[in-house]
Amino acid sequence: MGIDERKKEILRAIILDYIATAEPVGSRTIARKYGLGISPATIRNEMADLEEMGYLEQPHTSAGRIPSQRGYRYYVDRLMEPETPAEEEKLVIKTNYQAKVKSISEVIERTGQLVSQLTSYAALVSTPRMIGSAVRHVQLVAMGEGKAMVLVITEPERVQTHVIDVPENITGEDLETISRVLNAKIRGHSLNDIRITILREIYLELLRHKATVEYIMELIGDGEESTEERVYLGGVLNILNQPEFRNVEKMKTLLSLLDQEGLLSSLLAEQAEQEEGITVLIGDEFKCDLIQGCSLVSARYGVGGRAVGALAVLGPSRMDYARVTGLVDYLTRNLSRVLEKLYR
Amino acid sequence: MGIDERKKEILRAIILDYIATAEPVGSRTIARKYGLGISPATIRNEMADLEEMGYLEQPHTSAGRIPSQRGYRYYVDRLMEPETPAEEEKLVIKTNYQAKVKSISEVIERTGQLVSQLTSYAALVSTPRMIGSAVRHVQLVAMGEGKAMVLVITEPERVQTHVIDVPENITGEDLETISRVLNAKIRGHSLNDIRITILREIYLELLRHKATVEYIMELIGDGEESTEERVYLGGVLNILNQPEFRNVEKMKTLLSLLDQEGLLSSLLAEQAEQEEGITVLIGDEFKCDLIQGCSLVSARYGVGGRAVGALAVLGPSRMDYARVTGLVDYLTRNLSRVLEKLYR
DNA sequence: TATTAGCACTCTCCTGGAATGAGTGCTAAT
DNA sequence: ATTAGCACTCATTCCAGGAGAGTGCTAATA
Repeated sequence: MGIDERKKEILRAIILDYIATAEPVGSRTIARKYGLGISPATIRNEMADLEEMGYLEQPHTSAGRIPSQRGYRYYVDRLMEPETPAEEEKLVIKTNYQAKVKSISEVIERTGQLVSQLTSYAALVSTPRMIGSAVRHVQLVAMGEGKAMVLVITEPERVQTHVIDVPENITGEDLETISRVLNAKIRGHSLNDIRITILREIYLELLRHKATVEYIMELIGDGEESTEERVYLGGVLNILNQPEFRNVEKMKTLLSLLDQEGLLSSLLAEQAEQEEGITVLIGDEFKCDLIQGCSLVSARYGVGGRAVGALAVLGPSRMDYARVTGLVDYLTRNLSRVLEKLYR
Repeated sequence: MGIDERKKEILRAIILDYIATAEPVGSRTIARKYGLGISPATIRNEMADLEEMGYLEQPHTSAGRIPSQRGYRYYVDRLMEPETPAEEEKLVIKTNYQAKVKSISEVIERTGQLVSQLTSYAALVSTPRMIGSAVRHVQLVAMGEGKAMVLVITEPERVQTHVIDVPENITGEDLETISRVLNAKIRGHSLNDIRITILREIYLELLRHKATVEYIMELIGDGEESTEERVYLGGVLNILNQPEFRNVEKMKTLLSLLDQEGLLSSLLAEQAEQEEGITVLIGDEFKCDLIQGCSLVSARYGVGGRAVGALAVLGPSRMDYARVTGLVDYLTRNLSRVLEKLYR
C-alpha cells in the first residue's frame, strides 16, 4: 500500500492541526477545517491506513490521531517547505544585528535571544571555533613567586590567559625580552604555522629560557583545540510553557538535560562539522534518549573556513518545523554575515 | 500573653517536624514523637495560643499547623543554634579545597557546587569584587582599522579587555610606546592612586596621544566599578525536588526568578556590603515578592579589605536553617582562607 | 468500486455523593 | 492546670453515572 496524494494531504492536515492545537485530531475536524472535499468517514479510512503504516498513533481508542515520529519525519522530508520569515520578523532580526556589536560573544548571545524570542522554544548557539586564526600579540606578565601570566591575543579579538610556573629567578625584564622576541616572530602567523616553522628560530634566540618558552608554545598551540566552546542557552522559560511540559516530571528531565552543557555542546559540535544545510533531529533519533518527545533543528554558521559554529532550536517534537527551519536558515546566514564583518 | 518555656518547646517541635516532613503537623504527632510529657489536648491549647500570636498557621480547619513567617523568624532568632557541619561534610569540603585551583572563578564555581550538593537547595555565589587592587600590567595591541585592544591585568589574576577606537594614523610602535610608559608609571599602584596622582605625569610624557591615553585611563578607572560581578548559580535542579515546587506554576515563578541574574547579583551585593555574619531573609522579607515561600541564607566572604563577595543558599522557607546556617558559616570561612592564599 | 451515512461501541473526563481519616475545639472530669 | 472524650470540620479518595468525542464497521449510494 503506497501513500497516495490524498493520504499526503490528510497527513499534512493532521500534523498541521496537531502542531497548532497539541490535541489529538479527529476525522471530523479535518473534514471541517481543511477543505479536502471528502467526508469524515473517508478520512477515517485513510487515517486507519496511515496508522497501520506507522505515520500516526492513537493515544486511546476513542481519541483522535497524533503524528508518530515517523509521521514527523515524513512531513519534514517530503511534505513541508521551509517558510521564509515574515517581513516583520526579518525587520526585527535586521535591526538587532545593526546595533553596534563589540565582541563575538555578544553577537552569539544576541542571536540566541533572538531565536528563543522568535520561536518560543529554547535556543542553543555555540561560540565559533577558530581555525588557523592568526596571533596578534603575546605577552608575559610576572605575577610573583615563580608565576607568570601568558596572554595570547588571536584574531579577531579573542584573549586567552594562562597562569604558568616559571623559574623563581626569572626577572620581569627577562619576561619582557621573551615577549618581545616571541612577538617579533609570531605576530601575524597562524597557529599552525607557528608550531612547525618558527619554533626553532625562537629557541635559538632564547636559549636561556628554553623550558619556559617551550611551555608557552605548547599553550599557544593548545589554544587551537581548547578554545572552550561555550554554548549560549536561552529561552528555557519559553519552552517550559509548551503544553508537553505541563507535567512536572517531563519538566525536570528536560531541565536536567539542559543543565549538561557538555552534552549540548557536543550536539552542536556535531552539527558544526556537517556541511551547509539544516538538520532536523526528531525524538528518538538523538543519541541520548533523555530527550523523548523533543526535536532539534540545527544549522551551521561559519566565516569562510576560519571559524565555524552551530545554532539550534530545541522544542517539543510537535514543533512548527516549517517556521523554525525557515528561521534557522535565515538566521545562520545573517549571523555568518555579521561575523564576517567582525573578522574583516 | 507571653511565650513561655513550654510554648517554645512546642513551637520548636512543630517547626522541626514541618521542616522534616513538609506536612502540617498535628498535636498527636508532637505528643508522640517529641517526648514533652504532655497530652495532645494540652498541646492543642498551646497551639491555639501560638496561632493567635501569629507564630503558626492553619491551612484549613481540620489540618495540623504549619509555621508562619513570623514563626520561622522567631525560630531562627531565638530557638535555633547553627549546627556545626558533620565531620564527614567537613572532610568533603576540605578535600574539595585542597585540589589545586588555578583561577578565582574556579574556586567560586567549586564552592557553589559544594553548597548545592551539601544542602540540596540552590546556591548563589558572587565573584569577589576587588577593592583597590593594584595594576600589574597594561598593554595596547593594534587591531587594525583604527582599533586597538586594551588589556589591563590587575591583582591577583584578573584580566580586563576593551576594544577602543584610536586615531587611524597611530602605529603599532606608538602603541608600544604608550604601553611602556603607562606600565612604568602605573605598575603596582592601586587604581585609586592612579587616577589622582599619576595621571598628570603620564600626560606630560605622552602629549602626542593625549586623547587616547585619557580614554584608556578612564577605562582603567572604570574597571573598579564595572568588574562585572558574575553570580554562580547552582543546584537549580536540587531545589526543584523540594515538595513545595511540585506544582508547575510555583516551579515556573522560581525559575523565572533565577533567570534574572541582575536581581540575584543585587541580592548578593547587598549582603557583601554587610558586616561579617550570617543573614537570614525569610519569605516576604525580600524586596521583590516573587519569591513567596522562599528563604535566603547568606554570608559575606572576603580577603582582608581587598575583595569581598557573598555566598547564599536559596531554598523554601521550610528550610533546615540550623544545618544551612552552620554550613554557610563554615564555608565562607574556608572560602575566605582559600582566596587569601590566592591573593598571597 | 470508491464514497458516505448511520449506528453501535469505546474510552476519557467531569460531576456529585458517600466513606475515610486526620485533626481540631470545646466541655467536663481529674 | 491538665486531660479524656466527643462532636464537628474539612480534604482526600473512591465510585457510579452521564456527557462528549471519536472510532470502526456495515450497508446504502453514486
